[in-house]
Amino acid sequence: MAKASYPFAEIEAKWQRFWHETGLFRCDTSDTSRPPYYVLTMYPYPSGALHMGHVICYSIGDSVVRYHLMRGENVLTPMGWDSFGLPAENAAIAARVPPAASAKRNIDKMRQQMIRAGWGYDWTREVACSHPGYYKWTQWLFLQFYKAGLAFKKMAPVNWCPSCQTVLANEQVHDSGCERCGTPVEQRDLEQWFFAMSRYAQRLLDGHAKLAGKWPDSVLKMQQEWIGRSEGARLDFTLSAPGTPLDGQGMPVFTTRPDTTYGVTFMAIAPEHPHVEKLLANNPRRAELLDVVKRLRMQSAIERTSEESKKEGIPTGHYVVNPFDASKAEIWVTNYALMHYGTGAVMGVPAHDQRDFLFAREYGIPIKVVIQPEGETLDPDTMPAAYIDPGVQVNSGPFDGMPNEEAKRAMTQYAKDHGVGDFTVSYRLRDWLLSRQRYWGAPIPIVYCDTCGEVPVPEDQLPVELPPNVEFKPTGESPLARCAEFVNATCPKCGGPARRETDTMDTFVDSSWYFLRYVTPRKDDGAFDRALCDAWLPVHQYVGGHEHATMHLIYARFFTMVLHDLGLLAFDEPFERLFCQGMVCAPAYRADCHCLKGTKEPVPEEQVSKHGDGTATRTSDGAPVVLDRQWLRPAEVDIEGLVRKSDGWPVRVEMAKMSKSKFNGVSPDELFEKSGADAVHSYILFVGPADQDVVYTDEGVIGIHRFLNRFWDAVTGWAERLRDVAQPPSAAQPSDPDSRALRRKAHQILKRVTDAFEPPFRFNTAIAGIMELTNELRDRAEKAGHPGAVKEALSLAVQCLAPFAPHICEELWGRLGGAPSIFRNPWPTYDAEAAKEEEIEVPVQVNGKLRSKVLVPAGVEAAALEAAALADERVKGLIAGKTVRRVVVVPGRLVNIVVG
RNA sequence: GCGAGAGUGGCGGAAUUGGUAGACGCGCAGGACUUAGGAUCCUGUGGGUAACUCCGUGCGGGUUCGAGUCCCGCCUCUCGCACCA
Repeated sequence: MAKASYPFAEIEAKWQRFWHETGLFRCDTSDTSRPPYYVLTMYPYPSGALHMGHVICYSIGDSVVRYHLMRGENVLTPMGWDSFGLPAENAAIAARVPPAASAKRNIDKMRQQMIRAGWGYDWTREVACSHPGYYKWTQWLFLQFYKAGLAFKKMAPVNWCPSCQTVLANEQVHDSGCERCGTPVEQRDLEQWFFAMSRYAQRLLDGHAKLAGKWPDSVLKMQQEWIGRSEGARLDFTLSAPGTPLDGQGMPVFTTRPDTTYGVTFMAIAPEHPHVEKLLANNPRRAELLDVVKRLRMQSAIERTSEESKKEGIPTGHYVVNPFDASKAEIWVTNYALMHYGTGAVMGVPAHDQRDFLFAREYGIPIKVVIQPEGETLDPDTMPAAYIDPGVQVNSGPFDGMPNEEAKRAMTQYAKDHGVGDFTVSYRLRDWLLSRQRYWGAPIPIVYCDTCGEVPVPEDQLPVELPPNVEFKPTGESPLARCAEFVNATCPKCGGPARRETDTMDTFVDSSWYFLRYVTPRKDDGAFDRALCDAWLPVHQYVGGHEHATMHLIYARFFTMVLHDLGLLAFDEPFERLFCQGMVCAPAYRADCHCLKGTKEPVPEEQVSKHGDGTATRTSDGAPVVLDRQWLRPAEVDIEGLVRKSDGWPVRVEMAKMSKSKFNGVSPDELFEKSGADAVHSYILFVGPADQDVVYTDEGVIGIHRFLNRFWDAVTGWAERLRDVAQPPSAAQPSDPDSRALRRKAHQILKRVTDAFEPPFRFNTAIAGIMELTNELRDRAEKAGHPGAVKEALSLAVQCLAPFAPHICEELWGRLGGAPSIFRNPWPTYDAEAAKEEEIEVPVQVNGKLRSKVLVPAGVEAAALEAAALADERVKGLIAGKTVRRVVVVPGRLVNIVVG
């Protein structure tokens, strides 16, 4: 008879119902009889469909949850929805469905998928950040920040996405483009809301000490770079700008190279620098120069990457005075000085900074060498590049002859002593721009009154609710601004007419505290319960993607620190341990073909004329042609010949993260249908280390499905026979070798699986081990003389597999006579004695090359092992007639005989 | 350019951290069975060779009795950051 698959659909439905009805994952946070364990997986954006990225993240989380349940811990395993945000609003604009309605529909759908997937969550704790019962507290938290002076409005040059019609945080700009739509970001001066995150730069850095070894190094490194601490000096130059109000004022700079201060030959300031206008006020070429400045400002984001560090600037005709030697240096407005770092003014030292060097060469600015390398003399006229390595001070007044490393300190000290500078630290981390000119987010709870000015909404008037009916066209202004009933308010202070703030908060604000809300999700007299949070957090294990290294994971840490400092929490790091899963990749097919510009009409390669300047035209009529990169559906590709079926043009294959636009995704639902949730979970954890990218293949899932079938057959085949058999007490070792071998393997694998749950998680080798144990059962169970040993091996195999393939194991556990739920039964105890090898095969090398193997009892003495090796027939033949120079014996490992 | 990580069979990946390279799975080949299934069950499977054996962890050196693992110098790929003074 053709062998049927085990009835996974039936079993999975049965146990999902059972877990739900018995409340397996419901957490009683007041139960202190068991140690708390909080497992958190990053809550998803409710796009409407699970993808494989969710599957890997939530399967990891689920395995950890189940393992810790088996360890007898009180496990908190919540799930919720990051349901505010631009995609929902854009969908609303396109489909004319209110975001709240589409969010609800998507959430309902994804919740069903998650339940079908069998992941264990405490659904009584579900939260959605777009629910007024949630964002009321997001607003409350904003007010706490506001009261503490950590939330404020300021005018600043900001990143503006012209397509999304909103500002973006620094963290949300990638490759000078909008993180969501890729549109090049523009710089605009706007008054916006910020959190004072830069004040926490050092704290965020210091906190890493606590996280070392518990968070992936890569994430800590990325954060460290993002925070960008650099030590240096503030030096106070003085403005010499006769005829302007600035004359005689100070102009401080930040530098990491105070040792080069005598080499300053110009001063570079950012085009956004507040002094620019004043410095040009009396300039005869004022209008012309201001135009250039304007252009430089526009450049900053867009052309920077394309024009690979082309230095540009204009002279202002004014000067600064060097605090060390009173020399004068002209002030230039340049595109490479950044307003948001340091002071926006950079001392130009062309001899010892490559950027300054390029700029100086471009504009004929003098170069002055102040550091000479050992045994060499730099010539300012001929040096091909800035000299940035160590050397000795020259042309540096009293510091001549001093090694420059020493001069850094000495010169800063000098500046400090003379009141013209100090030691200082600069950070790259900027304040968090949190306002968005969009509808679908938590309204910022502020009103503006003509008499009282900016007034926070009183806490008892929260939430400031989103009005349900607004026009959703993006105009650069929040849709809320056109909603009169929302905008018009009364001033909480004077009762007079006032206008509401119409910007909403970045969704990262919502996700910066959701882990606190889960502990008391329905609490209506506070955002969170301090005592319970102190008991349950920091989150014991957090699981999510790397992509949040410098966004969510910094923001959440910042929030937690602030709440700690405000006396609202006892802890200051939100996540004790972090695991970042890899991406799920699959082959994607790409055709690079020439198309008529503005259309998708392909032009055959031989009809394309390419011109030297990168443009191309169609040979026949000179119509412009552009290179178009198209991702193809697998059905469009002849995989064998790797050409596009329609026209036979070559196609490239590329491993890429699954995505809709690349047509290389698979639907988790379909996989659950075909192979079962257990097979999908186990597959995704088996295919490779969970923190590395995995390449998905159908065959792999089928392979695991086959394994689960074999596993099912192995256990059910014995279940009846062994129903009433007791397991052997570990002290009484069975006498027959097969029974002993089974016990040995079973306990070895138990250890391996147990260890796999210690970070870094190694689920792939754990599952491989369970396969080995299953193979061992196949080979030995029938021969084993001790039914107790067989039963023990089967039980251990089922328990070890349970965190990865929970449904099938729950069923098999019952069939072996265990009481449900398997997850309420304690994790088995490892028996080191049973796991010990009895005999081992020791390799014997002659001159480092493997020549033979000897079988010896485990734990054999070095001398006996050496004797056994030398007595080996093959070895004897190889060393006959030669001098044995040395014998290296590593007990239990190998013997190496060195002959000469 | 800077920072991090990775290069092992036809493929995904193992290897107790200096000690039998290729666990486990996929794929492939042969066989058994068949109610034709994404079957199942045996057997084999790094490469060369008839064989003894030899060669094999990106490349070139080195340390060592012994190197995938450590050191030096390269190459390639991936991911971050990218005029940060």
